[in-house]
Amino acid sequence: MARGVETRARILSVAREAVLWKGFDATSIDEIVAGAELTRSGFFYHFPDKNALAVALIDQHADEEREMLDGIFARAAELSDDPLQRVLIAMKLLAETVENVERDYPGCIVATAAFQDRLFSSDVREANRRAVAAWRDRFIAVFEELAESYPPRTSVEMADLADTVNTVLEGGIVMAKALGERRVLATQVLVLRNLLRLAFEPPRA
Amino acid sequence: MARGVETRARILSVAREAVLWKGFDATSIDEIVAGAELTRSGFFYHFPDKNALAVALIDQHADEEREMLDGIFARAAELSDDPLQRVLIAMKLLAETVENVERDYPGCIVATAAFQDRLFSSDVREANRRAVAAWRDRFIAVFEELAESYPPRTSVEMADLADTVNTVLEGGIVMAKALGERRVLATQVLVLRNLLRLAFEPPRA
DNA sequence: CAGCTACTGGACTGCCGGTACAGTGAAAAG
DNA sequence: CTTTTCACTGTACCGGCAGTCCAGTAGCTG
Repeated sequence: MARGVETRARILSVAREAVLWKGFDATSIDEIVAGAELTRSGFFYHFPDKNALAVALIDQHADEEREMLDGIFARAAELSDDPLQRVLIAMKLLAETVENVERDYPGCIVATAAFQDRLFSSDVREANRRAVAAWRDRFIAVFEELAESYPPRTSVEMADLADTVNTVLEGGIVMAKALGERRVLATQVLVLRNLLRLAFEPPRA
Repeated sequence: MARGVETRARILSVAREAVLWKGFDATSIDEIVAGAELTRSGFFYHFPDKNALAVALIDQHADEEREMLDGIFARAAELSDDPLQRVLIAMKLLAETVENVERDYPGCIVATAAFQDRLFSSDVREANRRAVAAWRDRFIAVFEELAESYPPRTSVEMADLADTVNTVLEGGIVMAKALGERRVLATQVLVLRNLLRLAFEPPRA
């Protein structure tokens, strides 16, 4: 890795850790540069300001989440050919994943940014919007495919249902943080899984 | 109203407005005292520090939400005697309420506090926990009563389902903020309403 | 050897939360 | 009618923070 690229990655890694634990504005640049072993000037060489750091963190986070979802859906496809079973398996895997991930990282970059957004430039808000919209599109495709074989038993737009997945994840993180009960997040994903089953599973003949 | 009480209320009112729009730490004390027409010293006479302001805001917010829920459930009880219909009416009223409230206030004090909690003292976290727990208890009672007449069609704890209501509200706010689409919140409440109907409505004979 | 990249180091500005403390007008208590 | 208390004002100060400016420099590259 080239000299500059490696330093930039080190900054992002240290910043990511701190931001997920403490929130964005509780993380000072001084603290980041201490962890990444460089100077304040060095930081501002790589990022014009803290907004640029936020955008880089959001983009990186979105990439990692996309890969995580790729993995989950690939595994679900291996385990079943049935569209409904695939979704239910994917939701179970998602619950397990957040259970493990959130043990280490109690925060979520997207929500953190959303609740401090007046602090941020429009670049940051736009990066955040893109990250959420990517999840929405992903789940729209999944639910529309599902609805072809399993017509939903209630009148609901697949786009809104796609948003529900994201809503439960973000809301679950808020709840877990507010209550100080980490498992709330995984539990809520499983509740959603049960409700989705009811929404698509045909009545027993 | 006594002199001091009126000033304190004015501070809370100005602070509330600013915090809901911009987040807690983007709201400076200078700005609050300017809006409330007093001095910095006057502010610190009423609140020892910003944490105390946060606690007061959370408590006030929790009271208002409790009254809102009282109103919704009272109205639902007027409109139907059937437990399931009451819940469905209440969810509809809730969706309408958030639609209107969130037109003016894009934020939620609870979530705002949850995402900046490393900045706050344990007092603030505790106030936040109490506020969320109050909602949970409220909806546990509602769903347990409902389950007596309408046994749920899926295995789910009423406590977890109670949390789901809160989860969808908090998550909906995050989504609405992140996407810049206000109506997402009300839409998600209505999606949850549909899913709850499926979870409790008996199959047509 | 020249020039570019990737920094270091230090001085500086302005905003913010918070502290300290002396003074003061109005109202309630004696 | 005086004294005390409440509810502040005004001013000065501190340390931490983001961000700016700029001069210097080590190392790699053509």
